[in-house]
Amino acid sequence: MDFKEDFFTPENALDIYCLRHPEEIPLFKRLTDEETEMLNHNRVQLSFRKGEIIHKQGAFASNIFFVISGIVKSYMEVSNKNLIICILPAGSLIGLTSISVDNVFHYSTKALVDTDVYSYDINAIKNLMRKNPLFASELVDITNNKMVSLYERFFSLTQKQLHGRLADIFLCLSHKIYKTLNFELCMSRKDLAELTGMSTESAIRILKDFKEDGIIEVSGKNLKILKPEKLKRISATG
Amino acid sequence: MDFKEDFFTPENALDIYCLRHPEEIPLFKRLTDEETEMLNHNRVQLSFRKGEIIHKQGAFASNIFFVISGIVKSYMEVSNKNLIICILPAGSLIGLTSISVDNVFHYSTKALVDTDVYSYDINAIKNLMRKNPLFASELVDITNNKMVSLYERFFSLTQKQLHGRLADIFLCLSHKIYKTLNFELCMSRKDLAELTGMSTESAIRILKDFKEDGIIEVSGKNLKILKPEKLKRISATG
DNA sequence: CTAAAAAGTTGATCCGTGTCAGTTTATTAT
DNA sequence: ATAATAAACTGACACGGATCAACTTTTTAG
Repeated sequence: MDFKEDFFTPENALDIYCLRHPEEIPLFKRLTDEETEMLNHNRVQLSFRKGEIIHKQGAFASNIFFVISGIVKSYMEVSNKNLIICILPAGSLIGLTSISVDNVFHYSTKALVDTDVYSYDINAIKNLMRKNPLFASELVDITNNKMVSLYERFFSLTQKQLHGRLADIFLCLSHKIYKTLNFELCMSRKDLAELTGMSTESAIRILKDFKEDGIIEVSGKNLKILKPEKLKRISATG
Repeated sequence: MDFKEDFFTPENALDIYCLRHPEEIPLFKRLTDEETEMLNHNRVQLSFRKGEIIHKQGAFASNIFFVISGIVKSYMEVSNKNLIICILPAGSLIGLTSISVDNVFHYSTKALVDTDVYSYDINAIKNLMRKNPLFASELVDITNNKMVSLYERFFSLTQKQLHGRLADIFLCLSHKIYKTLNFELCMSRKDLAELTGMSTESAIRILKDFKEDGIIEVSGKNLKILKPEKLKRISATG
């Protein structure tokens, strides 16, 4: 992961309460006016409070969600062990894998902050995919990009030690979710642990290590990355 | 992972030297005769000996490969640490993620046995994707299926202990690659380790544990799963 | 406002795994 | 065939992290 330094400016800071419209993302731009109208007739808007579950793993997947505002986490739950698959900010789609495969959700999704979503009929999406090749191509692109990100996390979680993994997550949150070095963590220490495949206690201890080394500043949920280069070094050395 | 018992019959055994034709897989069935012809004009057949590299991570991805016969491994290599992403038998496509993203290969691929492939011009594939929605939809399906498999391995590698991980791999190889309980491993112990995110020594030790518990029978590369139910139990309990 | 529950924190302990070093067996090449 | 090289194996040891058990702080609910 290589980040451009100039990316970390307060001006770019993402307000998690900002609104995203489907028309902003390339996928929906590929639709004709007629198709857009059809799709909008097959959607409803839903609001979730922080902590509420948007959909459960194993449930019949009759909908695809678009995050209008807020942040959510997708996670797998198997016999009281949780693994967070990804953190999705406003503008993201949830449940795309269910378009193919067996029509069930392969993970649960929960709101990390108050979140608004559009819920689309999955069949409407499927029909568009089978008719509009540019729409389908965008779906391929979205999925492929997620795949590559997953490969990177896969490597991080299986090949790096705890410090490296947590460094990766802070860099990723800073870069891709908040777009600033100074942000309020939208998740608990337990979430941080489930995101990096470690115990909650370990996550807390490493957070403390980073703090004592002057790499970050933490108080409660507020987090400030003081030395991003050092975090990157830790990420690189594992 | 749940397997049908009747799947494990010698009659189903996959001959790794069997031939697969692009026309057999749903993706290429979606093409018109004209499109098929166009695509076939943009492919060449290549042969790789066991151990030879088909493409390197980081290289410019100008081709997508189709495995006609043989077995290959895709793996990430970062600072002398390797992680095998997947094992691909005949009938598989290699390099699909490079259609999107940055046009480079995100992993290397090497032949585990003598392998024949078709090499397609990536732009020919891209053009078809942007014109034929059914072709693009199949690409979405292929990628989504890979994603779900990756989620499962992700969970296995991050949440299970060594015995559970190796059990998963043996079940998977037996079920998805060889389609029999009695097969000749096409990979080294080191590969087995890189597939499960453990050290080679650990892989060897657990192989020995399984052997001593009468779960499998091993001599060299020959492997026979004697108690698949027990392997499944180990997989489930982690 | 207060009780209850959840989240956060810390230290002590223990076990799973990686590492290292050495030996044996199997492959490969000349 | 035989040497060279890689793969497979084994045991000893060390240490990274999980687990457990306490305790504190924050959040939630009545």
